[in-house]
Amino acid sequence: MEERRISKAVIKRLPRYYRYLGEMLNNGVERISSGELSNKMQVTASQIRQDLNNFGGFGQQGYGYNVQYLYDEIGKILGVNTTHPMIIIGGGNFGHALANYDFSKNGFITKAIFDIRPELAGTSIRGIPVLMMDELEEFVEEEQIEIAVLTLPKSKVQEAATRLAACGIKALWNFAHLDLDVPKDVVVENVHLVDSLMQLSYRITSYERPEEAE
Amino acid sequence: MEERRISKAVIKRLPRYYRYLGEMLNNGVERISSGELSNKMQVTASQIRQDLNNFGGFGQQGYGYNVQYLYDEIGKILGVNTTHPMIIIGGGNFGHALANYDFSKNGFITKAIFDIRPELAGTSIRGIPVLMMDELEEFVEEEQIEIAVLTLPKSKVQEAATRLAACGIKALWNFAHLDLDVPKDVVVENVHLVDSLMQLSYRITSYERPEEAE
DNA sequence: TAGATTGTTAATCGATTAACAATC
DNA sequence: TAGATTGTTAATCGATTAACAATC
Repeated sequence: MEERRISKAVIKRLPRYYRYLGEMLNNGVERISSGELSNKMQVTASQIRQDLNNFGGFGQQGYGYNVQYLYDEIGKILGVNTTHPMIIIGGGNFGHALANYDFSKNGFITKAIFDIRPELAGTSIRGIPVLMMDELEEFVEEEQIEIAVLTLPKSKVQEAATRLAACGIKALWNFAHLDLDVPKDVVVENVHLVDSLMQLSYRITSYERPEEAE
Repeated sequence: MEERRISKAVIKRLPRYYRYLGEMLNNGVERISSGELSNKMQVTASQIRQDLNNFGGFGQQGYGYNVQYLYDEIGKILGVNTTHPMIIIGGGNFGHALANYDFSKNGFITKAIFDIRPELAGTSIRGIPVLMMDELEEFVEEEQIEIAVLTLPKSKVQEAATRLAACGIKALWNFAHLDLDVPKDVVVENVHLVDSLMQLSYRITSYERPEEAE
């Protein structure tokens, strides 16, 4: 009940902490202070401590943080300590590439790929079956799918999102360049590649302001 | 010289404005007020006006904004009014998918895909030639490539980034799950898919804080 | 114990929102 | 002109950084 709302800025930094801690673990590092981590990651030690203390006191005065413990706790915060059944909607280039990428190390298990092209029925990618869209609702419910990855054409994605929301999906990972309209209990995380590329473009561009109208 | 530094938060919103304005143009909308745009986009009218006024006064009191003009100006700010020669480094699933995606509408022209697998030499994707990595430097310089898309394995991406920086690339669009170390005049825009998925995961997870040590 | 480093409060900085005079 | 809506200043809110007492 005393739960503060954690800001988006904090959440965005957690996966990066997690990655750095994972690398340290691999290198056999046992403890780390906020100061050392600060140097490695180019963020302030103060920010690291503030961020972590949103969730609990994971360190020890005079010692710092135990890498394994902190790694595990951040994993729990991010929910990557449990498995998340996932499906990919849209078996085009992007859906295909994502199906081939193995997210299972972090608990994301791709259970099926959905498409509308009949010629893909019965095929599979990396052992993941390609199913037809008319099997969607039944599959989501039976397999208790939590996450749907949306890699459909812009024109078809809203309909798919609505269907998924209706059969109880928890989250949509949306790769279509479009803002989805779904009930507010469905989480939407957007990957807008074009937006990302435009931000890059901005940074290599020098804009000349138009002449003032006199 | 009176140039203020524009914050990242503002830049991040520009592509979204651009997208909404583009849709309005397609729908034949000629003018829009910050208030109307605010409703459509779910941001405050005040924020829209502040954001735009970082770059100039694009509107007119009592009238609002001309959609075409504002669209064009934001396009210039983002640098999507000119062409940006681009290459993809790494012809795996992801590189392949990105090669098939057409970013040319916004000025990003994929000139080549680079790989190390000899069997891919001489092949092409959507008319884009696959070249070998030993041709990299010459190609970048001759074709005046501005942007390199990095879709290589984690273990190889830093070396490629260093080579690209050395031959004058302006920006790296990095899909590898790794922070790159490059000279500070080279722009790096990261697409960390795993981080994005973890942020999604966070939002469907409820973390239980560990028991306080007594 | 002395030294180190956290957890946490206070200070600062920056971004968002509100308000309104300027002006089309 | 009257009404609408911007551009911009001021107020608020939130996030980051600094400081330091608590404590291992």
